[in-house]
Amino acid sequence: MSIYDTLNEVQREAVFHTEGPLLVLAGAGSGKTRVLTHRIAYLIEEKGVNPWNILAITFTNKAAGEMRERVDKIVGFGAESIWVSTFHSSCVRILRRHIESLGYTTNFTIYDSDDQRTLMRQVLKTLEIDPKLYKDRAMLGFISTAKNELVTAAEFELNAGGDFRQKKVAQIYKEYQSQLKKNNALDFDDLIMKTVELFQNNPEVLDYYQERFKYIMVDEYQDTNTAQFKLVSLLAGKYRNLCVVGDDDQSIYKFRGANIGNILNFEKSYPGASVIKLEQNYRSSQNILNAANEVIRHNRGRKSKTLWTANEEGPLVQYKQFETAAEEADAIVRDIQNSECGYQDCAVLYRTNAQSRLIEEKCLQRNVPYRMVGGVNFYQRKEIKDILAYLKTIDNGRDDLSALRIINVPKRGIGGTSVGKVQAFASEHDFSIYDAFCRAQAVPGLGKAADKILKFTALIEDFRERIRYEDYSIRELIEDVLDESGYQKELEAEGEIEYQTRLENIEELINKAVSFERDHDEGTLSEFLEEVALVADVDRMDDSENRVTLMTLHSAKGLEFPRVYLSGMEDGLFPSMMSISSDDKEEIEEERRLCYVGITRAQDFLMLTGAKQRMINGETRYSKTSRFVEEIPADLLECDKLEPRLSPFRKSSDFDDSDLPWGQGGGNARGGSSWGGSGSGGTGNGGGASGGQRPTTWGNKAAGVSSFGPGSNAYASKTASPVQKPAFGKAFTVEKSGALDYKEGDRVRHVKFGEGNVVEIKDGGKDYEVTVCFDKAGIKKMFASFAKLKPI
DNA sequence: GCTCGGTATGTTTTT
DNA sequence: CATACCGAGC
Repeated sequence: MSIYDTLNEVQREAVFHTEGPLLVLAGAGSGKTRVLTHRIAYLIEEKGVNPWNILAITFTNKAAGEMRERVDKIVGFGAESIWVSTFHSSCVRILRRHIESLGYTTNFTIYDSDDQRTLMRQVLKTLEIDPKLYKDRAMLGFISTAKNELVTAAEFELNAGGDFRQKKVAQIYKEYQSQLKKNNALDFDDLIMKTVELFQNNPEVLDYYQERFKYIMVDEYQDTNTAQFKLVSLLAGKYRNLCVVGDDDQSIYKFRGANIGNILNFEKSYPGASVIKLEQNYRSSQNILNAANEVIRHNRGRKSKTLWTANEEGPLVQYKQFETAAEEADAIVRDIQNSECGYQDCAVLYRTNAQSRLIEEKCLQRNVPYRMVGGVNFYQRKEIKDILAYLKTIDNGRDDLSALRIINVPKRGIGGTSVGKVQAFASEHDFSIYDAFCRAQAVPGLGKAADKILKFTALIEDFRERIRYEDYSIRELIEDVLDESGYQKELEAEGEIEYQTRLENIEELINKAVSFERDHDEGTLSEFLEEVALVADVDRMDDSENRVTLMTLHSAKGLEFPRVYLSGMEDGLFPSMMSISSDDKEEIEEERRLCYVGITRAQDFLMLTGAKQRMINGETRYSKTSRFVEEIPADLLECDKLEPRLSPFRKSSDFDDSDLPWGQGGGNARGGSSWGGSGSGGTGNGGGASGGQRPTTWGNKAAGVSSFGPGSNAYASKTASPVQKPAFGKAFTVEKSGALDYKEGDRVRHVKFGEGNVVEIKDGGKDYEVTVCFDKAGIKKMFASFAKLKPI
């Protein structure tokens, strides 16, 4: 019996087809990752292909990591020399070796969207263009689209013809590009485009990689854009052993330049290509899959295929409409609490990030631990960006943006006027900003500021000196930067709670650095920064902890959950207003595919929800049920309007409804303690908790993968509730700390609530129950193992 | 040079 | 609703 016997017939066919171009149309949940990994194993073990000659490309680092892991398991020998990575990191890897031929140096910086905006504003300023007429984001949009289509600034200008505005945009593109180059920086789109450029200008480099990657596999092929298509074509141009896997029905990144034609026309681009369809779904119940098929059936222009499953029928898909979005959110959270599933088995999906706020709020109110993917990226938080700007400046003296960001952070008394003078000086002499800082003495009219600036550059130079020593770790560097720059001091002055949160975030960055250095023996600072620049939110999602997952439909692609809630099923929201009013009907089809992706994330249970009214942009919007819901035939849907009072979900344990419009208090099954999770006014009185305090109080708003749980007392409910059900053997266990290092009457510090006095400690069997009176946050009860209280 | 408060402004989705 | 930018006052 070989490993290939576990595959179905079609999957096996795809695995055994190793030579020449191959398109695998893999429906949702049809085991495409299995096919890819087994195919790699087959190439190596049965076909004698050198692992070194294999390249597998995915879209997210998480997907790459998963694939790597699975490949390592089934490939006995040489798995580590297979390239398994994303488009972006593959390109970075190649560019780090060869970019000098394009006029950059190998320690180039990667700009994220924030950096891009900052740079764009600067571009508009230098060109003296009115930013009201030419919006930075719109301009970046044009440029991104152009780069995805491999259109250079010069070509853009040619295409503009006599169009005044287009000519202006071309000018902006050109200037933007030259400033990037001056900063030795690339934006995301450049990574792909420059690699293509590199290959086109240097046949010998291309030849090297063609020889190297004799076998190429691309996952999620439906989401490739023109630049990525070109890149793959170039690499596969010599041996044509290209296997692409994708599902045209799951193409949801058109707005990012994805060209669905890449997959639809694969056979045209690669004459003689074989096509294999994977149509058996192993993931979802029949009812869920049927609903998905019905929805997607309404799209035209797709490759015909019908997904089927041998799984059991399962419960009907549910649809519930609520009066308000708040009721919707509340019902979802309550339903999760009352389900048989562990929290980690549940996901709440939504169209826009803004919708997460209400769900978050309800989770906090009801003590349901969650993890939010998306929103504001971890690496976009102020303190993280500040530290990274230090690291970037130390690493790459040409990155003006970073230097400008930190020149006066923490405050050094170097204001805009002085910086302006330096900038003028720099551009006049063609220095980088940092180099100009170093020559502050020569800058006219600086006065006392010059000394302050030189102090700053001395600090940076000192760090540059230090990183030359081998045993000086990035961790030490970050800690020293924090300390010696005075950054930490300034944070401390910001106030207790703010300080704690920010410091925690920085600590997370340090952890990241530590694990980076553990994994990479010779890891350089540049490599660390690049890894950091390329991680997306989904990449950071670890599923180890028992939390509900909150994320956008886009981030959910590629994932699966036993229990899925698709919220905000309203016309105007999903499908979005933009797509409805657009005369391009492709747009609504893309939304429909997104809906299809959402439905097919669910394994056993799926609930669609919507609200009649919802606050959007400060004003209440009324909408009717999403057309996508209407597209599901009635016999597949258990459809009802939920009347809150009669909710079948409701259980006595959940009566804590003082915050709801129809609130009626009711028995509190938790024995009269509020468990403080929500509201500043938590005074340990049963129904009275929930001051409606906003989640932002916990500093989670700006979180990339934000979550709460250990470290905040809100984790408790499921374990504490007397009506707790066994959660599928995955019950969340609490570890009782052996002994506490504080006692009643002691003063302690909590990461979020600040300082306070311990009022009471009770041994609750599994864990200690600690009551603390915080100076600012009031009285809170919490489990010792989660609260992480520190004596002071 | 810095901080605060006012007003104007804008919205999918993300590697 | 929430951020971003600008000008007044310290």
